[in-house]
Amino acid sequence: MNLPPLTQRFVLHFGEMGSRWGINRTVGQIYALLFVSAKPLNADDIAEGLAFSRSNVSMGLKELSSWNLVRLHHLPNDRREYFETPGDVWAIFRTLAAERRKREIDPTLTMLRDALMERPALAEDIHAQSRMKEMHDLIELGTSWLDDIQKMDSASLASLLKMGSQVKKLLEVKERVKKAFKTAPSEGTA
Amino acid sequence: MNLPPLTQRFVLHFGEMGSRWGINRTVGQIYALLFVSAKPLNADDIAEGLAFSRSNVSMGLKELSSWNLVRLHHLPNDRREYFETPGDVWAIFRTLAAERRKREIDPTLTMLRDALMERPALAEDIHAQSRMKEMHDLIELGTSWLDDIQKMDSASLASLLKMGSQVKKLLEVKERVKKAFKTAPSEGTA
DNA sequence: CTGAATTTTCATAAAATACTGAAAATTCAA
DNA sequence: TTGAATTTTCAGTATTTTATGAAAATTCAG
Repeated sequence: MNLPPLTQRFVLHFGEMGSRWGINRTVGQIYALLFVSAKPLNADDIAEGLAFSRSNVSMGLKELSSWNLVRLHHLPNDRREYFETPGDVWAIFRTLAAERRKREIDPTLTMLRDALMERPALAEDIHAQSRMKEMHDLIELGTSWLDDIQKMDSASLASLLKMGSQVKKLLEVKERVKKAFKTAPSEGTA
Repeated sequence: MNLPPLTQRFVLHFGEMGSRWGINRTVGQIYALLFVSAKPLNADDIAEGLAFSRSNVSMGLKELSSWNLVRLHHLPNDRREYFETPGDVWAIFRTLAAERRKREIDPTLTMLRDALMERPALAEDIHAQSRMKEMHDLIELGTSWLDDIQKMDSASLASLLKMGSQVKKLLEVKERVKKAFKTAPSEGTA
């Protein structure tokens, strides 16, 4: 591996974190390299930069494509394929959230929904089902929130996150105002 | 494995999803079994219910403990340890978020902060560093939001999620009101 | 204390996953 | 078409992870 020092650190870190993120070292490093690269890279660039076999890079890129995390480019008078990661980190975040949801949440939601349609016979299963309902409702709420979030542009998302729990107060104010208007327009200060 | 049908489906699903969640089958199944169980279970109950070796269960419980996902109980006149998962699914969610953050995000944040302190020599690293800055800021925003969220009680969290992107509108209204008051109290309707 | 009950550790076997080089497939300029 | 350039696949090997039984350690009633 022969990369500029900072780039190398970043790449190695992503490789090591890979296992915690549920991706393998190769894929993590390829992604990291593409992420910090100023220009798109072809598979040979990557194989050389990371000292991986060409076939390993091919597999890694395939994996990243399946996650929609890389984009394909063609340069004039060059048959090779060049890869890059989208520039907008918010877009990347959204993609990641959507893909993880598809793979890691939706199957569970489906399983839970199926399980909730049953009429359990045993007492144990009756309790189990009520627990599944709790989990189902929580996940459903979380995913519908994610759906909402997905539609927002980056700037709005940023301000939403910046607000954090202050939203709660805002919400309370809104409720109070609404109530005040409904009952008696002049009593909104109680 | 000899479990009631619904429970079994749930347990098997969690085992299979395990690999996608970054935990192994054993751990996933143990957690699932504890989650739907009406009462705390001891290690032998679990080993029998899931047909795992006793030592495997021990390892799995240790792993779950390190994630703060199980609680320990003692029954009168019984030396064995009984395990259960907290009942409040929101609390579970918070625990999970906190732990994942600690293991999967914080190390990256640290690495990025370190990298941002450097003064890169090469042009490539200068660009790389600016990309790292973008990633850093995004992650920082996300984690500070999570911090905020962690402090909220379940009911508030639920209403926050239910609002979803509506918050955006609320935010706009607030901005408009604020502006109106600052400049000219009578011109708030422009 | 003693020793039976219980839990944990650990070396190793088994299984799953990752990586490679070689070969096959694809693409496209000429 | 042909064939050189490029990408993909795949069988086999290497590595990592998971699961087990046996043994060690811990706990506590008597």
